[in-house]
Amino acid sequence: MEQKTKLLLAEDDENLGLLLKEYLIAKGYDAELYPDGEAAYKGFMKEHYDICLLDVMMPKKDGFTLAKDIRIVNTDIPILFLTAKNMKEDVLEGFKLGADDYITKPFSMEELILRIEAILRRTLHENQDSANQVFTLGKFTFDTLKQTLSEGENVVKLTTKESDLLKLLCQNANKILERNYALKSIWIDDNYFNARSMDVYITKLRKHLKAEETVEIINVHGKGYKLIL
Amino acid sequence: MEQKTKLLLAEDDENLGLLLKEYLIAKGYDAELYPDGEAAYKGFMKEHYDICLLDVMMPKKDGFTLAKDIRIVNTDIPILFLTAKNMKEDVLEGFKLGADDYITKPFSMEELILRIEAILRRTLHENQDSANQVFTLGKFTFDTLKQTLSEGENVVKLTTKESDLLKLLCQNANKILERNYALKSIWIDDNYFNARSMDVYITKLRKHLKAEETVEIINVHGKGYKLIL
DNA sequence: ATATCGTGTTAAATAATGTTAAGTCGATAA
DNA sequence: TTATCGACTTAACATTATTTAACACGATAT
Repeated sequence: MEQKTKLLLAEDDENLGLLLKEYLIAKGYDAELYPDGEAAYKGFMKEHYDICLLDVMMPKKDGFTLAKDIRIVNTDIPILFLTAKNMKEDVLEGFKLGADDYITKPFSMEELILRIEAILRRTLHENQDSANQVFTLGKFTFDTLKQTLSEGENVVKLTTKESDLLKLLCQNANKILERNYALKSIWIDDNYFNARSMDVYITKLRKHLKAEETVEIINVHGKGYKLIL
Repeated sequence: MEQKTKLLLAEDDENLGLLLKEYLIAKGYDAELYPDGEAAYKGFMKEHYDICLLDVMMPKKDGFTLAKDIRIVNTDIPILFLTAKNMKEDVLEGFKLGADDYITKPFSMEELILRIEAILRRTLHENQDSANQVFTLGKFTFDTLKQTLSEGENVVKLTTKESDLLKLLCQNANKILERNYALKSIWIDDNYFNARSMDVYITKLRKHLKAEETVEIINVHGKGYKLIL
């Protein structure tokens, strides 16, 4: 079950604001609209948000000032500015404040969605990379750092190759992990013998995981493998 | 060996419609023009399309109603509205129906192309990420991710090609799945031998599904196959 | 009607993958 | 040093997926 992305929208033009809000909600975001910078700041301080869309020109508190205030309490949250014109200086100013992107009006809804998703992908990626990766595979827990597969008290130590391969599978869970990609990243060279070696490791991993029926490594003929969760 | 994007265009203004159609074809799309909402609906039900461009004001069936009807049978296909004026309320209404974008007349051809490509880029991404589709075929349940066809307790594993082909058939249920389209998307190349291979797989799928009489794969001579539900 | 083409079906051939065990190699401990 | 161990690779054989071939049948056009 996915958690909806919470989106703070600060826009004083009521028409545009409502339009954007409805569109973003229709697209599956949990969007909230604030009509000026101050209201937006209060809203930000009261609730958790995943990303901010700030109009630059707003009454009471402009977008840049708002961004500055937000950055004081949160250095990580992605900020995207909506600039009225193609004001290059303003854009530069925005980036200095730690903006992740900007979009100039008028823009298409599609373009906005694309940028939001691009930002989220980037930032989610960053968070995932630095975190010590632990995956949950049914009743098993797979720790990529310790190279262990545990089921409650029962801890099995995996070899380096087993762990590397399982990690790739986990990172591509429910998608195809292509043979060539896996071979190049783990075995460097994707020749026949390495491919056979990889097959042997698939067998080993299947044995390790066979106690959990909901988890399965299935072969996609001619393409690679899919880890089903 | 690119697969052309199939584009449904519903526009009652014949001048504009033909102009758009010709332009889109020149740009490499496989565009088909329908002069009113009813004709467009019939066209949609008969063939596979990748994206819909719907004029809002049309005789017989307006764009919103058409979108609503299309959404009943297909929740995923991208829809882009062509609105006559900047009617904010209409646009909002459109988004609630699951529109992906809108464009107000008059618009430039370049802008239209840009929006179409933006939508396709995003939706293609989504589809590849979580293509966890489950279809109900009479008493059978077909899981495209696990590649299984189950009837209660009884679970049959499908091979990759069986699953890929059945998935395409399901996505085009009750309409024609064109041979060339299927061949290009599964076998990449649509030569004679691959076509015969596909025939073999149609036979296999029919055997798998023969326990359910309400489900049937019928041949459309010279065109392709139709999965009847 | 009949020649031709597209399709249905089965079986054989080929290619990819599954599995087990033996072989290689380097690290480590006696 | 040499014996042993563990991780990985290579080999051998088993099984399965996919393609190709062969022949039967039905649709379409002349």
